[in-house]
Amino acid sequence: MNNKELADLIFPNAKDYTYYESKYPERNLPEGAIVTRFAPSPTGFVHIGGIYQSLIAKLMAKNNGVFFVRIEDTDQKREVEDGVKQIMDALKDFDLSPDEYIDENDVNHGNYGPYKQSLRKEIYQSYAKKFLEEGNAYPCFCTPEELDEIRSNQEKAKERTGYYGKWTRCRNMPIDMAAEKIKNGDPYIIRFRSPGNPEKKIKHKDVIKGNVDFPENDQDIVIIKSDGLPTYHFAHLVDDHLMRTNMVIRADEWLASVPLHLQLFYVAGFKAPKYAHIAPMMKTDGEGKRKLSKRKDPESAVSYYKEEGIPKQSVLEYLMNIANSNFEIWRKQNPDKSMYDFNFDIKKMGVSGALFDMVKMLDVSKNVISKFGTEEVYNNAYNWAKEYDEELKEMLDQKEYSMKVLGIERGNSKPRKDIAKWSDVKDNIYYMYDEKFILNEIDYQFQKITDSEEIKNLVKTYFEKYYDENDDKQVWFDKMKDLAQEFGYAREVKEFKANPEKYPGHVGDVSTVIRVAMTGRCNTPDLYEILKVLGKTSIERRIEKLLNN
RNA sequence: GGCCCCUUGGUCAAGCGGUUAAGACGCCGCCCUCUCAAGGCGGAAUCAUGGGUUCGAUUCCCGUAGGGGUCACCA
Repeated sequence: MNNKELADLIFPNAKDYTYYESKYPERNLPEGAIVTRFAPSPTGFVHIGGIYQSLIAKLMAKNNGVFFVRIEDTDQKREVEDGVKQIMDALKDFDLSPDEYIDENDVNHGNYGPYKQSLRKEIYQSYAKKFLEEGNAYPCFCTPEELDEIRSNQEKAKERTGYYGKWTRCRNMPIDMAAEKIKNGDPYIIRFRSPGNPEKKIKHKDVIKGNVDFPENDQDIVIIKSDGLPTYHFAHLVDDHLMRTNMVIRADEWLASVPLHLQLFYVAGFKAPKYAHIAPMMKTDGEGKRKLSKRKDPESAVSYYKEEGIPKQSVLEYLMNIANSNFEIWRKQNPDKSMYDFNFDIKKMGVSGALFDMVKMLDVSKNVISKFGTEEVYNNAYNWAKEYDEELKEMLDQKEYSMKVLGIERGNSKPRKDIAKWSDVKDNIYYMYDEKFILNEIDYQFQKITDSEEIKNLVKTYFEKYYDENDDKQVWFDKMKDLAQEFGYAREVKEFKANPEKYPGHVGDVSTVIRVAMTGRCNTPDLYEILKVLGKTSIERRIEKLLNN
């Protein structure tokens, strides 16, 4: 018996691989166009790193290229019910929808599918058959116990672990014996017959990491598992060849498999793609650091951002900062351009993992939100509240009033930057709502002037004698000074600072009394605007509440 | 442990043999007709370590230390 006959025995019905070669021809794209992909497993958890990778992929494919998603579900044990939907929804949420993909109903969009590995079983078998025929693969009958035994022998002998060279048991099994076992029904898997010699080095130039040299691979890795599905390595070879990927962008935990992958492409006679290995996002852990972890770090899940109400633009912009640190400078110069106009350079990506900095992200987010118009802020906050905060939703249901509240100091050249996430909104504005302010206990946070008679007199005098909602800002402020003067406080802060012994305080201290009386807190946006928005009725109710306190 | 990669302020980082070693976040101070958020100005704070090479090393080479990745019928 020869290799061809053995291949026929193992895969009697597999089509010749040339069928697929012509079915999925080279893509007809302009020179230099990048075909790349995001290849997640549907495990039910979408990691922020996946969004990061997809963003990079989308950026790379933006000039006539293709960005597709391929679902890697060859590990059926880890698969989750609506895993595919979760992935596609997350990409959509971040405006990273791929050009080609498979939807949750297994409908393929694109000519190079199926874009889901469990649907490609026959394709893998055709290529495994090719490997078998050419003597580049062989059936292996070793049991898990035998494999364990090999490993422990290797450990005892202090040699590299794995299935390679002299440690293999089935690599050199006579074909007839293998055929006999198969006919007997003995369980087996298919292994790659590696031609590598680890004494020799291979040179690899990674798009991100630069020159990395490795010893040649000599591991006879499994290519088809006992369930008939391929391992990652073999699926990568077949899929990325057939889908005509020319740049593989993936997490750098794969870097160590490059020698294997290059060897697989070489043995198959296919052109290998370029590889770009992205450093993971890290998190400090005690003394050291580690990758952002699904289990320990809530911010590793894309759902976290939605729940916290951090806008997608903020997340994306922050990720851009990590990817190319000069993005920040560009953004400052081009505040209104799309981030896809930025001249992204994948070669400038960091080679080692950056610590994920939530403080910085929130700062980015404040800037992003400060560019939103009032309506946009309102809509976003409202949509978030509908899902996550009933109380805020009730407040925002008063749309006309809420728009006024959210519009305070917004839409001008120096907009407020006090919202980093929609979950900040409630705390920022709740005191503007009578039903929150009047009906609840208030902890008036008076500062310098604390005598309650003085406070009541100031408030009464101010609203009876000075305040007029029709005043413009300058008049309003002059009146505040008049009030200060009437009560013996300095009209100007500077004046007070020059002669602190002459006055009990200054205008600022007086306006603080009014501010606290009206809002319960000592820090708020512009008091003038707040009083306008509050309106006469509301002000009166608040005065009453204070006087009776 | 083997193999591979990395090491500039608290963090993200420019830099690519000669620089007062950018910038951003954070922190501190001052300024801005009232308090904040901002904004403006200023400040503290960095080249892991030991050897080379060189007229000169943050930059090039070697060692050391520290960190990370990887060694499955998981991806």
